[in-house]
Amino acid sequence: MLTIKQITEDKEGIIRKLSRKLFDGREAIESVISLNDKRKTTQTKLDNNLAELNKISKSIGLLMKEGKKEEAEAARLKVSGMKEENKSLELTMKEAEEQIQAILYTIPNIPNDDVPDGKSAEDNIVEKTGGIKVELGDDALPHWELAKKYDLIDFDLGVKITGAGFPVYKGKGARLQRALIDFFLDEATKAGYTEIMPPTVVNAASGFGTGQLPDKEGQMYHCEVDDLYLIPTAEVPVTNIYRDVILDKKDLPIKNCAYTECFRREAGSYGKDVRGLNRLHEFSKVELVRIDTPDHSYESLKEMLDHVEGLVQKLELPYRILRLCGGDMSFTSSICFDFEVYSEAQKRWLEVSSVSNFESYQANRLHCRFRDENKKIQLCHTLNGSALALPRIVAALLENNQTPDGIRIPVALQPYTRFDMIK
RNA sequence: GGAGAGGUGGUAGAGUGGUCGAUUACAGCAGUCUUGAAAACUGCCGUACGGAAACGUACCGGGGGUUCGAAUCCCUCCCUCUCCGCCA
Repeated sequence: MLTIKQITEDKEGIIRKLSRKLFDGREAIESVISLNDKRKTTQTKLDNNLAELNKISKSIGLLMKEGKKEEAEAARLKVSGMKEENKSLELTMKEAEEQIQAILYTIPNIPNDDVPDGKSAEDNIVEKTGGIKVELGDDALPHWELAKKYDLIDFDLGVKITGAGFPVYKGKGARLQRALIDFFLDEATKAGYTEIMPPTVVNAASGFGTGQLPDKEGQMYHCEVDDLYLIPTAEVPVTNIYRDVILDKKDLPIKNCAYTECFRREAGSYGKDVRGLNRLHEFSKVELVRIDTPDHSYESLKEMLDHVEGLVQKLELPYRILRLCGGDMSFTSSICFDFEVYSEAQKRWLEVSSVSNFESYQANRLHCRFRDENKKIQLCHTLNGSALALPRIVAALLENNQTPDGIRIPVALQPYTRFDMIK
């Protein structure tokens, strides 16, 4: 969330920037400022009262020690009236703080200046296009047909044992999954990321830390008996490693990567876009998470983008990079780039990665800070990006590489699959 | 699931009603000494909010209570550890 400092220091600027995210923040911002003023005056008053009270209490202690009982008794009486007032001041403080907090949760992150204006996905800017699209005949099959033909993925079996959106990978299909995970982790490790294997179930505090709660409660699977959540992305556990932590500047940037299963309820999204592997309730993903200083986080972002681009290139997939416009960006990101690969048989671009810089928005919620060279404590910047999400990569690989003789495996992946064709 | 122990500053570990925001040790930082390092010695060494600052206030797992005064007493919730049972 935004800090009160950010809001009070540049009220009009924040309101204007928020409007680029299609968020009318005037009312919220005004409320935060006035509630904060109220909080401050209340605190000053309360602090003074408490200081007075503490002083008297101390003097009572001393008087008792010296055996001056009557004087102590007199001081004691003096104090009783003040306590009522403090109670109500405390209540006012607490209410104001809670209200501020509640409002701050509803205000999205402000977009970076490099984010283009726009209302929806239509307005995203194609930053770059790469790779070579293949020409397939009219008889080209979509991946769900190919999966059946070569017995790679069984969607019906998934329905039987769990439900829709939980496919069962078999034989070379399963092997392909494992190969991709291994490939992505190896590439990340080579690029200097530390591999993490976190829990895939988290507590509510972690959900709040990265911002899934309270906004997107309905998107996560919730184990109510234990009040735990299945993670929608490794971002949640991996970023929460740094919750309530003060890092040292020399330890930054922190570069972590993690493979996990990801679980998403995807409530309310049904229809043609969800066919096959396009949208699942459980899928595999390798995620990059970075914690950095404000003055270096955009270099980190650039490195992450280059890394992800390298992956789709090695997989020989036609791709494009989108610079998301203000209206299409997520609640918490400051700037975001999507990677899409072209799925030849479906004639569609499929999103396979989303790389974002959250600047200090997430760090503020997480209380993730660092000590700079002057020993001053500042908020970190957090970044993350998929590298990569498997299902749509698999969809594109299967579709784009289909031949009359079977499905070709990209060279870079062959050491991992240990087969070069799916027949 | 049953029984017990415990949650204090980066770590270890004191502290059971009155200069305790907290003894001490270690780690860390700065300095003295040294050719340099180590050792030894000296000083510094939590966070948040308010304040221009001096300084004030809050925080000893969370919340509530008793009291003029709580890390210390009471209630409640949470968490961790150990043993037993069950189990990969």
